Amino acid sequence: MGNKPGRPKNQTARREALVDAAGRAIAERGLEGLRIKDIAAEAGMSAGSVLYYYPEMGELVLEVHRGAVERYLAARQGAVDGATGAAARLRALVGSGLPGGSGDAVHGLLFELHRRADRSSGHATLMASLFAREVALYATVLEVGAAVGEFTLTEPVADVARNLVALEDGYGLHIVSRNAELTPDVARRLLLGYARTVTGCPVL
Amino acid sequence: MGNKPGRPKNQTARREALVDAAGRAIAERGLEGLRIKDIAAEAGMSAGSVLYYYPEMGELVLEVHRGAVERYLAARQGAVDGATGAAARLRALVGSGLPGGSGDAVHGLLFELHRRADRSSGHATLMASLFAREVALYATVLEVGAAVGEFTLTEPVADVARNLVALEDGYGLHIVSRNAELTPDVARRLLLGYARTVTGCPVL
DNA sequence: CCATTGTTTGAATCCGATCTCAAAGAAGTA
DNA sequence: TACTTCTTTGAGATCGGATTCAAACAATGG
Repeated sequence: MGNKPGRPKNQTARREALVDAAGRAIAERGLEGLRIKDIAAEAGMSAGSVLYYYPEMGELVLEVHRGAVERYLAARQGAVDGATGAAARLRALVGSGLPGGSGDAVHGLLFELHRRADRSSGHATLMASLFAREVALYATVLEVGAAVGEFTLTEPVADVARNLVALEDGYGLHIVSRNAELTPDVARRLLLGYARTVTGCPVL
Repeated sequence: MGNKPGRPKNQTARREALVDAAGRAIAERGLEGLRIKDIAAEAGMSAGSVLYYYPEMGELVLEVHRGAVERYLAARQGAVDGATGAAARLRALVGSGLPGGSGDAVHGLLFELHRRADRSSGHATLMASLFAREVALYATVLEVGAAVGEFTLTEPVADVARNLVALEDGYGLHIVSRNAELTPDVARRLLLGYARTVTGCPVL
């Protein structure tokens, strides 16, 4: 009855290793250049093992996307939590939402994965949920700031929050794409400029 | 001396047909799914001919990108020219900068091609130049509007223009990626909302 | 009409990557 | 230890697409 089968299944650990390896492979060579052998090499196992755990490559990529989204959101949440005061929290949020440069691994990976959204509904859902949760992050900071009196909003919070995330995405895209005019610093300045006018908070 | 060689070279026409066909193929199946045979079929010729004119596939794709950027900018310029009054021109510009839906062919193609920017400097240059020219378009409209007195800008024109383009890109990305919350209408409303606050022009 | 050069094609070939599978290995149980 | 089940591997088989190429074809100059 309570019989345990032969070998223990530590599939979860193995899968995690593969997702991790695939993430690195994608970041390096891009989705287009993703090869099973590369993932295997990156994970230190054979190509056959990759197929054993993920017969469908799309499933693995989707898992990578899920993980990247969660980690990214956690990092941003952490950035907010680490700051004190509405203005500082907003600055932290902006700072955590822009790529650090064209080589930024996290943003690069996310944009790469977002590419799948127009053809795979799984990726589309992830991308939409990421957007919604980022908006929620901004909305909270803005609302608290308004409640405390640090911010004076003239536009609906929901609108401002969405614009901030859209600005991040727009500028982020160009930064990752190596637009020389749009350095992270310039983008941050522009984003904070918008935040300033719309919150009426001069110290931003 | 002045001898003309045998057959006339109407390579240009042939190349244009191929660029056109490749554009359609990319729009349909995406860059990742781009196959020589598809381009050939789309252009009504054989696979060999494609190689004859474009031994290097990247060259063809770059040509597609060039064409798409030019046509897109021309269309936007046309949209501006077709409107009278600063506010109307700005609205026209915004309208021409957002995808009409997740199936928008032009924006879909452009975003698809922009993906190459992080690995191909040719595409990166094109993307950067597109951004700069879109900014210039907005800047002109804004400056004229300010000169005429329709707009009252509190921020530098260059900043506002860049933010508008970044918003377009950010929202455009999500629209093409089938984010259900971000319909073209919502995005336009948000963009115009920003334009209104920053120009002080209530009729936007 | 002949010669010359440009163009097109499709069949043969090559190439790289995925997929299949049988056999070996490892970890637990009885 | 014997047995069972899970896991891993690597060597082909297989697949799809790119590339080569020789031969056919077209247009023009002489």
